Amino acid sequence: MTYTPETIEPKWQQRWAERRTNEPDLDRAEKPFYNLMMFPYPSAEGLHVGNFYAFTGSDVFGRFMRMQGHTVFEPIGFDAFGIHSENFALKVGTHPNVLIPQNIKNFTRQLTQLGGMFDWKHVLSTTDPAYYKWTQWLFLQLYHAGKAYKKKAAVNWCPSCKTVLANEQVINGACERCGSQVEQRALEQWFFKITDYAQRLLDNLDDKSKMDWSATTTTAQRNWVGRSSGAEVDFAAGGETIRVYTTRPDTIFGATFMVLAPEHPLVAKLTTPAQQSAVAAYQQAAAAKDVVARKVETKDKTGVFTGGYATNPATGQPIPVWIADYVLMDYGTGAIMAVPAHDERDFAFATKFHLPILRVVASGDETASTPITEPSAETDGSRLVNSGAFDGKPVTDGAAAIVAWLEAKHVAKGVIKYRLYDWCISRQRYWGPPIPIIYCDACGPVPVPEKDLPVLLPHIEDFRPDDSGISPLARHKEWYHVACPTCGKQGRRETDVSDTFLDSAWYFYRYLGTEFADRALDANRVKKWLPVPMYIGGNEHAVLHLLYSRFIAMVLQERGLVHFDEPFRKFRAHGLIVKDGAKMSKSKGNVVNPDEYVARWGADTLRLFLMFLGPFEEGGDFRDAGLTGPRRFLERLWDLVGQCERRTLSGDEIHRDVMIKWNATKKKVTHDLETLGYNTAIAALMELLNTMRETNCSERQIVKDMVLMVAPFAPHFAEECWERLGGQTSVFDAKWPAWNEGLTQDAVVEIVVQVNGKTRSVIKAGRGSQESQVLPKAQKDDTVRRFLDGKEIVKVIFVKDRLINIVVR
RNA sequence: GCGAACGUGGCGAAACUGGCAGACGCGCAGGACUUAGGAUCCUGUCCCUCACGGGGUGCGGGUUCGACUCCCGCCGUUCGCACCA
Repeated sequence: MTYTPETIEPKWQQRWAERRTNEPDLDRAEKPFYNLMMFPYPSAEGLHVGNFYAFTGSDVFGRFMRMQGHTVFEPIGFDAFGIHSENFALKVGTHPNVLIPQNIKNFTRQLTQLGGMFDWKHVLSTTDPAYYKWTQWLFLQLYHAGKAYKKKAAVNWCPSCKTVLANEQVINGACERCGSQVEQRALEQWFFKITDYAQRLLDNLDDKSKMDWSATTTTAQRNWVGRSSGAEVDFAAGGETIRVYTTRPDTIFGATFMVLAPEHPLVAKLTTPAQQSAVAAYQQAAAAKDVVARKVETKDKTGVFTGGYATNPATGQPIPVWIADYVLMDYGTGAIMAVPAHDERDFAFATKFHLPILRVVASGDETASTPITEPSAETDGSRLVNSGAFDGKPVTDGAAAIVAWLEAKHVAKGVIKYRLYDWCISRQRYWGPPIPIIYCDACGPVPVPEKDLPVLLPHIEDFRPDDSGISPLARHKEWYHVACPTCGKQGRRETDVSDTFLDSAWYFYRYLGTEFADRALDANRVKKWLPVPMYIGGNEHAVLHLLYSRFIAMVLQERGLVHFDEPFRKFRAHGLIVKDGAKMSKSKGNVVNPDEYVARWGADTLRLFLMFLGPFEEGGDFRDAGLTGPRRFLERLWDLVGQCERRTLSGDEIHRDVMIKWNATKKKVTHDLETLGYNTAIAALMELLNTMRETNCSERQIVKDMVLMVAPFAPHFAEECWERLGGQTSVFDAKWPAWNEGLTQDAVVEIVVQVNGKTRSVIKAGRGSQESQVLPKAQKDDTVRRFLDGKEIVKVIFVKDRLINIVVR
């Protein structure tokens, strides 16, 4: 009988569905384990091999946990709203209402073929009114918590996608989706106050009891929140006060000029008549440049003198006030004190415009008068100079002393700042959940009552956005005209929809209660299953999605809806699958579609191959040639199952080497699966198979264990083998093999014998032998003797069960 | 520019807290079985050397009886962030 995945795989997929193998009882599970993977965006191209890789890696873990005796809930769904889908719909000229169901159907087919342990009973799509009803409800939760507000804001506008982008969606000044240069526009937008949680979002990252995340991810989050501590200092300028933020208050004596952002409100007041036209021209030029150009275009400094002066509160000296676009209005206070001696940008500016540069920090043999040739921001081991009473103080102490001194004079206070911005969730687009707000001339903005949810997204044909900057929904009076829920007068619906990231910030709650039409999340199930013990997904979401989900959990906790503030106890990012060293992308035409590989090799072989490619958290290069190895392995194991002994041999009948290998493999595979070391787990299974073949062993118990251990990787294959071996239930309801610790190592070990650190021989000795037993044996070894001959033994290093190193002279 | 990760055969990669470098797999070479082989099985496969032996984990140094592993300095690749005061 030969191995035929093309018949075996559909057979088991059908059985799993019929027998509801993968649909745990969410209310009665005793050892619940929520195995979460990031749900896909159902693109028209279908699942690519990178998705396949990610889902397989997560599925292997889920299946392993199940065999360990947990009741595993492994849901899947579709993140189907958003610009991505909408843009594709626009491109092909088909309505997303038509397109998305087709894509979901295709994805469902592919996900089924992959053999994932998905609970299809709880599948969801964010575009389903039964889902987004609760996304709207979530918006209202934030609204009632005072965490949602509206403001007119300069926003990133993508002229090609015709929508507002979050700062996070602007990459180097370009739209992350289409690559167009982003412009600045002022629009009324809904924001979530994520900044209220900045410190908590940081603190929890260090709380091991709440979060076990890989360091790269936590670092990315930490950088994103961007905490800095410094001081706000007031500089008097005429009758006005210019407030600056600085992280280096210790250098204030070196502040020889000030720079304001061109948009700074005080610019007009400070500008002297003589400078007016120059300043106005500069402001205009800066406004014309979009946010991005200012940030990216060039690091060459430009600027204009306002003609005004401010007083340095430390020195009492007047210093000129300039404007320049390297100072950004939206960070700090939009104004800086410039310390050219110790800041690279200020130095460049001062050099270009011939402004004074005064050293206030010296290190090593530098003195107060050592000229500055390049700016230095060194603090360690440096001391203050040219700083009045603070001269000679180490910089670190000096900072605190200077802040205290300025605070006493009421011109400064220590502050903590974060780079994190509030989350703009408004989108002037069609393909998203309408934001559930009604504007009433009499009552102002009124939240849609919960009983009126969902606010259905109407089917409109003209969903194309235009340059007006308003949502396509704003062209449909029949939809947005609605009675005010409070006073009954004619009101107007909010015509913006919400950001896709809001859909995905809470989907893992909804999985647990898709069958409930009357509540977003079910309290008992939330209590039982959450927080998520293992979340696996892509690093591209290391910042945004994960940060937003964390924020939402914090708000839900405060609302008393959940019992935790960190939704993902453990997060692991899988690596990236590349093709010929390059990232797969449509434009490069190197996207690998898994379908043809499933058809040719079977899903199990593809799964095994992908997991064997390299460390799961590092990804790898997809090469067709590699599939033969895993396929051969399955075929050989298949044959072994066929040749398997009828009876179970007693321990004594099994070859000692096989016995050891068998137990050692069980231990290693178990450990490797726990730590996502899939590639080495597979290698260990291959080794065991090789040992079996070399020793002509087909012992039933061992073969059974091999089938069990390969099951997470090759589920259909394992089910079929298990059935051939007489298994009555699903192999995934069988118990994960246990091992005998005493038999994982041989009683006789090989000990390396070195002379002066070079390996000369290997001798056998009983496990646990002492140096006194091993040394004489080593000295008797022929080869070793040659190297010891006529030499004096200076020292012997003995590492138990491993090595003996004889140092001679 | 800043931050992080990484650098091991022809290729993907192993190597637990410093202890036989190259497990496992691909590929390649030779052989067996075959009308045939792009199927299967067996053997070999880091480099130099007939051998004894020597060299070898990006490059240069250091610590150590012993370094892929730790430390210092370069070079290179990848990924984040990027005028954040």
